[in-house]
Amino acid sequence: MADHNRVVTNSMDAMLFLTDDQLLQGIELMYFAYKGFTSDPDLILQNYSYGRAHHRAVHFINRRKGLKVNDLLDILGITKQSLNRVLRQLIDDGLVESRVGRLDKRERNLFLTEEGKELERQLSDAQRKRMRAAYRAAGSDAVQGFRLVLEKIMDVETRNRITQDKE
Amino acid sequence: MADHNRVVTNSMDAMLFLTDDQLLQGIELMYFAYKGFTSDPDLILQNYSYGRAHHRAVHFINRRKGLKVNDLLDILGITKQSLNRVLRQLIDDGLVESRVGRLDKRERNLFLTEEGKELERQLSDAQRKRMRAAYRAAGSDAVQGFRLVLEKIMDVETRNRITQDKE
DNA sequence: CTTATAAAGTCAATAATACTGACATATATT
DNA sequence: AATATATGTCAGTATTATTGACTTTATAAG
Repeated sequence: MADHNRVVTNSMDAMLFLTDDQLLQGIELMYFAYKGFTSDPDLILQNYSYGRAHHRAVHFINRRKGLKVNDLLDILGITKQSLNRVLRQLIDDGLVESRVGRLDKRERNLFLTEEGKELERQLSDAQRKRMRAAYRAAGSDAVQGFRLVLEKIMDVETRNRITQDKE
Repeated sequence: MADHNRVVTNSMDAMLFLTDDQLLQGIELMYFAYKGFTSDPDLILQNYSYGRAHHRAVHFINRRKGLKVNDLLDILGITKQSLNRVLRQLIDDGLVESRVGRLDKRERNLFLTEEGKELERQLSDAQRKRMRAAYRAAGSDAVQGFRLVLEKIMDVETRNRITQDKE
């Protein structure tokens, strides 16, 4: 009795999951999952008087050790001025080290100090714990689907930038 | 040569996807996907001088028509004062109607006006379009996994609150 | 060598979203 | 009548972001 609400397609497969309501449910799931996803780090960051911006900086400096300031700006998609405050704090607090580039001395390569690594570890431990539990509960097939859909949701440019780094 | 980096478990299944690196990749995927996920609505909201807070309010008022202010506060997990500014604007701008409760006159039931529905439609059309494309590209098995993992990532209380509403 | 470009950093002003604390109003409950 | 609940509001503050203007240092181009 809700046939008028369904999307008409040639594919039976598509009909199974392309109703507007199921799409809206997926949208809400993203919202609530992302909220849970950030909640554990947020608690830890409070102890340092840091915010999510610091978390993101620390995360990507750890993942791409020695990356340039411009690289980090590209990844985060924020302005130089926005990053500056956060990066300044992290450097002043001794969590991040900014080394003059070897080849091009205008560039600055960013690294975590031991103290920075310790914060990174705390944050990613909490986040990994949640992810691990979710992965375990959902099973490996589900995880594959999870990853695939997330990749497709991203902007194409973002996906290209991320996946090219894996090769 | 990276055996020391693997989690030791009894289950072969678990070993396939519980390495720290794969977990970190999942974390990054969440970050980038969420960014893409919010980018289309963000553009539309600029035309209204609204932000994500307005989007969320409009979304949930549409999804749970007639919900009380307190319900919305619970769902969003923000303070009354934070919501007030956003809700005030939406009501003053004629996108949301606040009706005095029938049974309990202290309560206010929230509804979208025609204008509010129009904004909601614009926002969710954009977001659904992206989700639909991702779902199509990933396939229905992947979508099932996607949804399952997201549910497991959420806080348990959130999951209970959301899933109970479906019954 | 001089000029132009590039990478990084900084200062100032502004905006959106959140917070805490205090308090007001109307309605319900005890 | 006293208390509790639902909503709304005022004031002050914090975080993260923005735009615009400008400086310093270093490399590249003429």
